Amino acid sequence: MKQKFYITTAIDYVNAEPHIGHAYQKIVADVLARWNKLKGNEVLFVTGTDEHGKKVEDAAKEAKKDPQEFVDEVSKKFKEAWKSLNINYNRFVRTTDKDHQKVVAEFIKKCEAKGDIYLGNYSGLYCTGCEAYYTEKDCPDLICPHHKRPLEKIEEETYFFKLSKYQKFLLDYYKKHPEFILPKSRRNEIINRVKEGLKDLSITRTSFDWGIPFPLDKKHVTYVWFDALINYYTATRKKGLEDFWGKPTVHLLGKDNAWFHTVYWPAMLKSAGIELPKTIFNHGFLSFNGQKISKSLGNAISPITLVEKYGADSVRYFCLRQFPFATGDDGDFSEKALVQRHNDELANKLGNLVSRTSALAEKYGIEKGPKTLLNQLKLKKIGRLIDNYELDKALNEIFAFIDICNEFIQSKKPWETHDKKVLYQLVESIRETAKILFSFIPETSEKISKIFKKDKIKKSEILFKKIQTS
RNA sequence: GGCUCUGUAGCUCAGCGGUAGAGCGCCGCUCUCAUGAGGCGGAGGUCGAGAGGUCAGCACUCUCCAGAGCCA
Repeated sequence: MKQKFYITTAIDYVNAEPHIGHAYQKIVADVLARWNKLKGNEVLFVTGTDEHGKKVEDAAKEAKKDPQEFVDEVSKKFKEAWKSLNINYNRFVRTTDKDHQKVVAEFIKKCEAKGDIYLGNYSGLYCTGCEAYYTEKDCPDLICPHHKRPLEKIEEETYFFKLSKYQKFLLDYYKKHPEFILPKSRRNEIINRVKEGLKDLSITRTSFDWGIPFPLDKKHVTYVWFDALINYYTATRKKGLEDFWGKPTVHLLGKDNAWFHTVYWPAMLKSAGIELPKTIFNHGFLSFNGQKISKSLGNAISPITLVEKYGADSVRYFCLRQFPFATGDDGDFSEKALVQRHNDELANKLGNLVSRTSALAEKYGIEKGPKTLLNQLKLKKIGRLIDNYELDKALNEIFAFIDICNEFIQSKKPWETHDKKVLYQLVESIRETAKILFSFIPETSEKISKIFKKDKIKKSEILFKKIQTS
């Protein structure tokens, strides 16, 4: 039966340029989107950029640019990076998009109608880096614990969202829907924190202009997080896409976004009378060659550079195979480890299998017969693993089958026997493997499918060139 | 300070009540269709430390040590 499947990534904040950490998440989302399409589901895959807030306004100022001009440039870089990695999204939401601004305004009005928005006063210590307030109790030294810079004392009139009202609702919801917060370790953390109590959320600012005008009061702009979260809903407010919302909707996010997406967002949706998504998945972070990725270390290498160096499929394969996404643990993107997997697994095992099989099939031809070899490709298990976000294990299973194919060819010696049925078994097995690999390494999968498309086969070009290690 | 997670072969990790596993690396043998690729075999671990319950623990309980995450 055809189902609808809606998947989103975080929308990236445009104060910095895309790096491999951003890319990792988009790659996983792309795999899940492609996989669901392969299963016959109707898929909506949305990514984008988060473009409002003081931090962006400041970054634009520093670059001596108009904010709009600045965000246009940076969001373009994200789009280019995703293109280089064959991230096949349906919509790229920018929070400066007209339709988003409209949806945000409507959303806020719904919350107001529910009686969840009120005007109050906020005085506190503000960190522009976090776009968040701290209390003196949290930071006795008046320094932001994340950005290590002085907090600004701010007192302003602000509108509040009655988050505190939703504590019980949230706790009940988490209990009833264990798949709402994944992985499980995050779920426990969030539950414990919500149990400690929730404060109402300040959702407007008056100290700067770069944001969506607050629909209830022109003097205020909407707090960037309140605006950004709504993007997921915005993307489904188009003709023909409405039904995607609330169906198996999955938000993929870094673990730093867990609180916003598992507490603010469901409370906001409940307030506005909108169905909640199925799963908020919070994955771990990547470091790069053993170092934390950061601007100041200058190691935030563009995904495009990595693709130019290693190829889109090798970067994708490495990210998917190396890190246990499902556990939410951190991982290290090491170029050395990437090269090793590229050489050993993609070139020597997969590439070489395609090469030797196509060469033999060209020489001796193939003839239809039983497909006993193919039975050893555990498609059901692989499907279950992907649905469970265990992409590393799924790839492991697929490559175990590639090993089986290499053992098969070795024991059957078709170069001696010229057995066309043996070659048929191999060709069929590779055809199926290519299909299942399409979600992971689409470029290569398409190349392989093309080589073995017809029964008249020609020796293939080299799929993965070896990378020399020094 | 509170809550959670992790600690298994040189490296990355799987196993989670019944005589220690995989991949990579290393060593040896071997085929020749293929990208000097492939295949076969081998060395290598008192499963962080200690205690407890069990006929039986790497797996369960407790304490400790080390590392990580979330919160205060």
